[in-house]
Amino acid sequence: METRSPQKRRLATHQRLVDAAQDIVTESGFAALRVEDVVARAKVAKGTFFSHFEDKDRLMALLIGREMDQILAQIAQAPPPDRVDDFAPAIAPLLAYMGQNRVVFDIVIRFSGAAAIETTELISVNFMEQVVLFAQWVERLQPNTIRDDVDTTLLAEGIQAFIIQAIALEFCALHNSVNVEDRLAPYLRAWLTAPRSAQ
Amino acid sequence: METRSPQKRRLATHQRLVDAAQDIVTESGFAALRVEDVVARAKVAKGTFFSHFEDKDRLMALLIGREMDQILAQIAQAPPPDRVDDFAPAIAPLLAYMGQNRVVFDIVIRFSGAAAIETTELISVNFMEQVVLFAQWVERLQPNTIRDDVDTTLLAEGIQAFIIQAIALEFCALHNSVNVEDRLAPYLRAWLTAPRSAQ
DNA sequence: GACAAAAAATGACCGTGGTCAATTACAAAA
DNA sequence: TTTTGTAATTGACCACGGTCATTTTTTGTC
Repeated sequence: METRSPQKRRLATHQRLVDAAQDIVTESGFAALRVEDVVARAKVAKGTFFSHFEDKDRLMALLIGREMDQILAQIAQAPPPDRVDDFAPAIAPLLAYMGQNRVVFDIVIRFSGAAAIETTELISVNFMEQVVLFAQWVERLQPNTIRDDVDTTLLAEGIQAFIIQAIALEFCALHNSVNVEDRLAPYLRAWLTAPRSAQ
Repeated sequence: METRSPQKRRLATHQRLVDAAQDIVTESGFAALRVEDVVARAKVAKGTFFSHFEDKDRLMALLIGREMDQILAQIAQAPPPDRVDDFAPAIAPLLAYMGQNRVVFDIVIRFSGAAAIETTELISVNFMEQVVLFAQWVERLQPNTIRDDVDTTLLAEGIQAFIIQAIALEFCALHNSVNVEDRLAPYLRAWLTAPRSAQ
């Protein structure tokens, strides 16, 4: 399998496309992102766009993934939560970003586990990094504050499941009075502490 | 607000559109569903389609919702699970249907909580019925087999969160060797039993 | 039955994502 | 420098979802 490294010109074009797209999103939001506008701003033909990105969604996934990486990095370098009830606030910036917009949320869902093998999918990688971080948080508080009867990775993935759940409900007409963070909190409390045995 | 009941003709047209769509889906799957084909088969103009359905997604949501209703009804009339480990198998048919296809899953996600107020959205209603059913299952096994320290509705909604999680991972290249049911099981075990206290 | 008003249906038209055969720019070999 | 194979780009074109002014059908009233 022979793979040549791309020419400088190609890299420059790629950068121009990404920059143009980012500008449009910053100015008018994801919903207003049009391929034709992107190529016009980047001064390239439409076909060029699709030689750089499989489809429009991949470009959006790239922009969203970059942003999520930054947000996650900031979360990771902040002090870790000391109690279960501090988890939701700690995650809040990520929640806010992913739930800002239907379009963004859909892309996140679509690419979150999409192709965990491809390291080119930033969102997918980001989700795996989230799991690692959450698992660290969990281990740090085990076994006193957090249950230790379940694999930490499973606990971390469960947190992700509840994050998605909480954001999805955000778009539900019935629940939009409560904010995402508060909606997430009860799930995490139940999931992570598991106070009393049933049996 | 004056709302006239529709003419017979309109109802007939609606039915023809739905039937045509269902036929196409049955023959070629959701991914192959094209509005132009639907209207051709139903012998109506394109504009008529959009006077009956806000967009193509609503039609798909209708078809999917109908099917999910049938599946859920069958699940509901089967004997309820007696142990936590029987939950995933009991839910399996629903898992299989929602995870059959990317297109289906995306529609389900999009409309699951979409507008819980509108009773016209079958999927949304179906999800609420799922919660009711799961809550019944949970209550039946409390407090011996299932934890009773958490609101049953929250437990039921949590099950939904894990269902989504398990199906989403189904589309992930890394995990597609394990089947959905087996992927769901460990989450449910941890979520519902919560065997030992940490504190 | 003739007429008016409302409901239903029509199809030409548009916007936008995506394709691909043809063209141009580049880099290494001669 | 010229040649030549390949990478990169181009833009006319297509597919398909969705719109809306216009036309046809139905219904209620006299």
